[in-house]
Amino acid sequence: MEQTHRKEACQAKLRASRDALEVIQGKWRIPIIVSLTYGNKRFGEIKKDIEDISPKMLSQELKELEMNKLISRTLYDSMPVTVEYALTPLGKSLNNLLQELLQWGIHFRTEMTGKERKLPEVVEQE
Amino acid sequence: MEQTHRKEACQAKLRASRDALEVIQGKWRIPIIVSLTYGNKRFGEIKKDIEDISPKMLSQELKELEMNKLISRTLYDSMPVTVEYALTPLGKSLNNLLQELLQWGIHFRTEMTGKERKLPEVVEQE
DNA sequence: GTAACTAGTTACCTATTGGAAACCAGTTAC
DNA sequence: GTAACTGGTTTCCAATAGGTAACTAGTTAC
Repeated sequence: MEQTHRKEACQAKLRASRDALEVIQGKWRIPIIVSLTYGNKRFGEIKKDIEDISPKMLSQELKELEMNKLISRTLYDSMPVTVEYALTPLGKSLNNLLQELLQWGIHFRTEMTGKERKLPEVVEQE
Repeated sequence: MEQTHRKEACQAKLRASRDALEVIQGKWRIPIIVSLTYGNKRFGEIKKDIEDISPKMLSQELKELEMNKLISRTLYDSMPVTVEYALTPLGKSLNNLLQELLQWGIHFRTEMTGKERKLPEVVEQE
């Protein structure tokens, strides 16, 4: 009985985690979203924030994020055409998740560089 | 001045996000960790939880997670040799992040399917 | 004319990820 | 002996992710 509940709860969480991962996975999507939490930005501005992203990947990932309704794309018919990217409400709903991710990233780095610093490859065992 | 602070804060967050992503990225690592939040498990038990993972990928990702000290591997010298995987304190420190990820995964699915829970695999679209 | 700015696109290539199937080794049961 | 259980490894292949560099197109400035 208890086992069955645990099993079902575990399966439900596995499904939820994979749903979320499908959308935010990859090297660039989270960084793009982080960049946009600091205000609406143009293509070139995001590119400047994330120094090592290529225009190809930025373009590709912006499209994916737009398709999944996490960001919006607005074209302004100004003299040199400008395009503004912004987080949608759904994109903004990632806020708590991002907070935890960033916090954990910092935590992980301190754990790895601070305490018991060992050689990267050598894991003592057996 | 204010711009400079924003810029610096944004860069710091970008670094933190990429630190975190490096460790937990990929199709299988989060699911493996989710599985282990439901108790220490053996190789075959994790494999049963995550139905579509191949032994090759499971083995490979368990090694990666162990190298990054998110999980521990204990060998028991029982009759048929058993191996137990468990979350380390560092692995358990992912708890809040996981909570938010799962919650967002559910939120995203309801948003996309029209506020209605549907069958796990079949997502109607197009 | 050229150069530089806007925002991308395209083609080509490599590297990583992931999957299928077979295999290995030790132990227990029959 | 064979089969089945434990926990993997190995090989070979396909698909995807990602990188580099060149190119497009419209406008402004010189």
